[in-house]
Amino acid sequence: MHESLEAVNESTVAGLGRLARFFGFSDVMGRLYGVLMLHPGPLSLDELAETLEISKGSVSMNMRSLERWGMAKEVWMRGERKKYYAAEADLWRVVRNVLSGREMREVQVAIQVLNDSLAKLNAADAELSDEERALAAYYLERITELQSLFQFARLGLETILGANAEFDLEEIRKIELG
Amino acid sequence: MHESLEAVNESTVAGLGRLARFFGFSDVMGRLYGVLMLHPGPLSLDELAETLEISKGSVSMNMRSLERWGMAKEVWMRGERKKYYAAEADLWRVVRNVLSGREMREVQVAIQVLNDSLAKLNAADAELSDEERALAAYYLERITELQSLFQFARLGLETILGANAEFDLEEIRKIELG
DNA sequence: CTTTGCATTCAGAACGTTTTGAAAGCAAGG
DNA sequence: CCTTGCTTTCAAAACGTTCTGAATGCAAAG
Repeated sequence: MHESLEAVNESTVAGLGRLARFFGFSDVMGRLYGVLMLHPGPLSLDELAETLEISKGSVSMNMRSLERWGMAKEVWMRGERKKYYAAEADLWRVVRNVLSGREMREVQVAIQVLNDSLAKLNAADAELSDEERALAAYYLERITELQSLFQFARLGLETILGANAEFDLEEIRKIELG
Repeated sequence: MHESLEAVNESTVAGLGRLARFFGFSDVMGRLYGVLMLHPGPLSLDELAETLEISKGSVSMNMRSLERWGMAKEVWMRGERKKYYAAEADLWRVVRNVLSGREMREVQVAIQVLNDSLAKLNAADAELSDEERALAAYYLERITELQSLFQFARLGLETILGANAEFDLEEIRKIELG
């Protein structure tokens, strides 16, 4: 195997590990995805463990996570008793899976909690002393600002995730290069 | 202090801690920001330590981080020897600080690394066997896809961070409610 | 120049997370 | 229904991160 191919493979795998970490996944998940992504045809758990020099146990668990996140798929090889995996090739789908399954959920929860807080403050108004009422007004202001931020985030996520928003990555690349 | 005010304060502070964690900061940073944000007027390190029931050492270090990220500012109180802090009130600025200082950097580095990889593959082409050349072509395809994704991310970040893009959070809130 | 009151630093402790490898589980083939 | 070969699970260990509190640093006041 040519040295440059190995170098490129290694830096890409390492980079995806770093990226995974950055997004709150485990390093290993990213590296596994990287190895699969740069391999034409599926790989068995053993091969993955050997390539990354980690235990089979770790590969098994992390591949499960990758599968749950829709980043890898099991591939049935007839005549083989081993389990084979392939990377989900559609990067755009991978991103959507993560954004809709995690970031979106987080944002929704936050908005809900803030709404509850605002309701609670309004409900308590009658029972408050003057001093407390002033503080309540202050809280209301700040929490409303927070809410606006999350609603902005939701708007952004919805735009990216929206059924209509079928971005064409190839087009973007051309625009940026031009 | 009315029970509802305390409840709202607590859940907001906890929520910001959670959010900080989600974004790769320490839990304590988020909670400190929360306490400051919901307090009219600045707080001393001692007060912060007491409120969150953590050591002064931890407060000192985490407040430094908050300051570096432009999430809190030191406030000089004349006649006082203590250090006082206030939360950066402009949430939009906080978001921009984080996105431009961290996410943007990460994206830039990724694009750079991928570019290097593409260049390396092209440079090696002449030295490759037929089999290696086929693999190189495969790598090229995949890495180009990755690059498109990062370029899309950069486009999004630039839009949000761009000098022109002066979003008005209050407007967004109204749109969402309407 | 000394005292005083705070902030900062940092080594060690506590804590949480990830990895490993051995044992258990499971399914295909004989 | 047993054997075989692979996957999965899980407890213990390794590792990394964060927190604490005592020691140190620093600057203002006397």
